[in-house]
Amino acid sequence: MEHSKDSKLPYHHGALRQALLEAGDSVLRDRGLSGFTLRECARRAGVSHAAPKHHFGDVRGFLTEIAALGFDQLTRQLQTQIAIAHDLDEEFINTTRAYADFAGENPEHFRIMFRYDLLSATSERLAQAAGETFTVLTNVVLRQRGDPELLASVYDEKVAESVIDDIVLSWSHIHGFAHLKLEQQMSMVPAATHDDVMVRASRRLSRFIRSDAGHQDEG
Amino acid sequence: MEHSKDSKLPYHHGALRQALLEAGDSVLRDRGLSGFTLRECARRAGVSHAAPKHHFGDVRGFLTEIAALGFDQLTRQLQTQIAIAHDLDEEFINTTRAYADFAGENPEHFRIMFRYDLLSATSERLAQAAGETFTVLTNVVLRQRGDPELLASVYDEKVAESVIDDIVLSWSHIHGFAHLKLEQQMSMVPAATHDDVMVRASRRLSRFIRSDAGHQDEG
DNA sequence: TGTACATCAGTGAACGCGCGTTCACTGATGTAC
DNA sequence: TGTACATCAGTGAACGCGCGTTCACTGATGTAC
Repeated sequence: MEHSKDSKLPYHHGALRQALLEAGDSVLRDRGLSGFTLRECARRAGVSHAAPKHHFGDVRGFLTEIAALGFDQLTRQLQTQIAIAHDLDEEFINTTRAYADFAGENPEHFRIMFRYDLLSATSERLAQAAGETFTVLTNVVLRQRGDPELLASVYDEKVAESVIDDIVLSWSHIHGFAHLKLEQQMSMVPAATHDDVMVRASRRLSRFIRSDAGHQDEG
Repeated sequence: MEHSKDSKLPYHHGALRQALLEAGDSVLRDRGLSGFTLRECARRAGVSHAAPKHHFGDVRGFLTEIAALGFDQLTRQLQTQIAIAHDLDEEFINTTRAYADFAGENPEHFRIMFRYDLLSATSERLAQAAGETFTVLTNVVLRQRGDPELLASVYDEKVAESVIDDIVLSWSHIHGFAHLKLEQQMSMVPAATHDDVMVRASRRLSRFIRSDAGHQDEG
């Protein structure tokens, strides 16, 4: 792995996969999805343009891995903000904020993560990563309800219908807020007050879920 | 405008702008956004590839007009479903369903409408169209609250903070549900039951908004 | 009713560009014996 | 410890392709007088 002269690069990169992923991130950040090409990623990784083939196959495979890494990071950021909350109100608010912040700080990643048509539908890796984000969000809802948390993935455990309802209600809120804000659809409110509005909305919703936990369908 | 021989097309198209927009729709439908090019649209409209320049300038201008038409159609579909509702529960549910149905039936349009980075930020036409959709949604919320409806655009009238909160809560829910469903993120629930879940979630949310209208910030 | 002229919509050839893919190759690594 | 061989990662030239843009042009329309 070591090369004898500093001026001479080794024939094999050694960690090209990782280097390509970092190159991919940088391409997305300053050229966007439409500027994302295998050749540009290879160029930034300092490697010939045919090299990425060995690691990702095609653009779809590459993007799928990038989306999975995005979910990994979102999961970590959610967990961090959830961990420092002092009560259930704050936990729900922090979750919404962390989700929206992730979108705002990584707009192209966020967009790609939710572009089903661009990703590999059969990727086990992606399903796993997205599943973990979803499990974290589910546990936020379960704690609001006072229900026991999931130990495994939400896909391996059976949950009651009213839990599903609360998850959809919560995730729609969290995701919808982040997405609308990212795509500049909240221009009726000054940007400086977006967080205040979100805090009030999230607090009301979390309290409603707590007060209405185990609701019956009243038709 | 009439041409003397059936076998000979007139030099001027006569309604090329409209024809290009329809061609654009069809390109989006079967090639997606990444297959959307001025040349392909011109081809389908039966016109030389330089012709679209005269009508839309560049791709961004073209997409901006398509997005605006998408908002126009979404506004109409929302209005139709709102009009046939018998009560406030049903009105809110119909709104959520119409919004999600629009996304499901026009996935590429929906995606483009919420891709701020691809559209012309200065387009008066687009701002107008999106503003009308937003006004319709705002009036749904105002009716839930028992408040008088807006007569003009929401941008021209002053609304109370608690109204803003209810709008963000409602639109986030409506938009988040539609977007997550479109991008296949609701796989924890069988697709056949998505509507049932949405109905329960929307009904609960609309009742909550009605019961909590004019809420104070309880800190 | 006719003529002249400006304006506009659309043509079609040419341009340079960057893309993904293919292919024969080469350098490095690991393993069998 | 040494040798042979298979495998794999990366090279670099070549391919065909479709794109947006430019440009000199032409056909049609509308308006002034």
